[in-house]
Amino acid sequence: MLTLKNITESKDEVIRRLAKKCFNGKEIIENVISLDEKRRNVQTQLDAGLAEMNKLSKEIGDLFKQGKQAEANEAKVKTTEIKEASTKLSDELKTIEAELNSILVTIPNLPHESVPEGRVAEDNLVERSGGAIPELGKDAVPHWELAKRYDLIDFELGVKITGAGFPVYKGKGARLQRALISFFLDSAREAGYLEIQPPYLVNADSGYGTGQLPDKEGQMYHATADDLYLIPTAEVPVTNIYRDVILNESELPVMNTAYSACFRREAGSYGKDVRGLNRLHQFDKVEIVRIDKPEHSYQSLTEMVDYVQSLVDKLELPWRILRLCGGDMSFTSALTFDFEVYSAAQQRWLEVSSVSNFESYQANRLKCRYRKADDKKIQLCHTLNGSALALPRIVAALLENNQTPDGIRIPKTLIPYTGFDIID
RNA sequence: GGAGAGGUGCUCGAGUGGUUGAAGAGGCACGCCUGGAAAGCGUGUAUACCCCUAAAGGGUAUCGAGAGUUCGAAUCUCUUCCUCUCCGCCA
Repeated sequence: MLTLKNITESKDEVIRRLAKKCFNGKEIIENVISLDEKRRNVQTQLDAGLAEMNKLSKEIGDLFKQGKQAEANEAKVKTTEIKEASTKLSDELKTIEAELNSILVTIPNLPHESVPEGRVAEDNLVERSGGAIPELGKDAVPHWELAKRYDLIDFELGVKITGAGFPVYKGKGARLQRALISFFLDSAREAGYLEIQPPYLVNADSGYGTGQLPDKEGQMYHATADDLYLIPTAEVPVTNIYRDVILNESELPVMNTAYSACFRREAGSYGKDVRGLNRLHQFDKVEIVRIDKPEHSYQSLTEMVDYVQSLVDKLELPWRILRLCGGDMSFTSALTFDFEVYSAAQQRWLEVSSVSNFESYQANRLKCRYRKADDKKIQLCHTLNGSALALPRIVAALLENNQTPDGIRIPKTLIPYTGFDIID
């Protein structure tokens, strides 16, 4: 969430920038500011009362020690009044703070100045693109048919075992998954990221830390018996490593990578969007996460985007990078680049990665801070993450784009990992 | 799941009602000492919020979390979470 300091110190700018995210913040920001004034006022009064109490308590203690019982008892009477007032003020403070917090979590992050105006996906800017879109013959088929033809992925079997959106990968289909995961992790490590194997279940605190809770609770599978949540992305456990942590400036940027299975309930979805591998309840993804200092975070974002680009290039997939417009960005992001690869048989672009800088929005909730080297002051870190990459749609594009009469060709980079060069 | 022990600052560790934000030790930082280093000596070493702010300064809260008793709680009571040990189960 946004910091109170940011809101109160640059109210007009905050309102202006929120507008780009199609968020009318005028009224809500005014409300925050007046609540904050009230909060400070109440705390000042409360603190004064408590200070008086502490003073009196010490005096009473001294009086008892000196055996002056009568005077001590007299002083006790005075405390009752102060105590009552303090209790009232304290309750008031808690109410105000809770209200303030509940409002703050409804305000989205401010978009970066470079975010284009726009409301919907069509308003996103194509930043750049690469790779050649293959010319497939008339008999080209979508990946779900290829998966069946070569017995790579069994969607119906997944339905039997679990339900829709939980495919079973078999044979070369399973080996391709494993190859991609290894390739992505090895590449990330070579690029300087520390490999992490996180838990797949997280507690509620972690859910709040990265912002899945409370508003997006429905997106996550909830293991109610133990009150744990299945992770929708490795971002959640990996970023939460740094919850309530004060890093040294010299440790930044932190660069972590993790593979995990990801679980998403994805309530509203329909039609061709959900065919085959396009949208699943369980899928595999390698994530990259960075924690950085503010003045370097956009450099980090650029490096992350370039890194993801190197992956799709190595996989020989046609790709494009979108700079998301204000209206299409996620709630928490300040700047997001989406990667799409072209799925030649479906004749559509598929999102395979989303690389974002959250600036201090997520860090504020996480309380992830760092100590500056020069003046030792503590301030919020910036957090960033990106998929590098999500497997299902990469697999869809690989299968479709590389289909030939003889079988499905495996890109050169992947062959050492798969152990085969063609699926036939 | 059953039984027991325990959660204190960067770490270890003392502390069973009153100048304890917290002894002591270690670590770390800076300074002195040294030709250099070690040892030694000295100083410092939490976070959040509020007031005041140019700076300095002052206040409040925090000893897993929450509630209670009390003029006063790290210390007493209750609730809760977590960790460890033994048993059971088990990849």
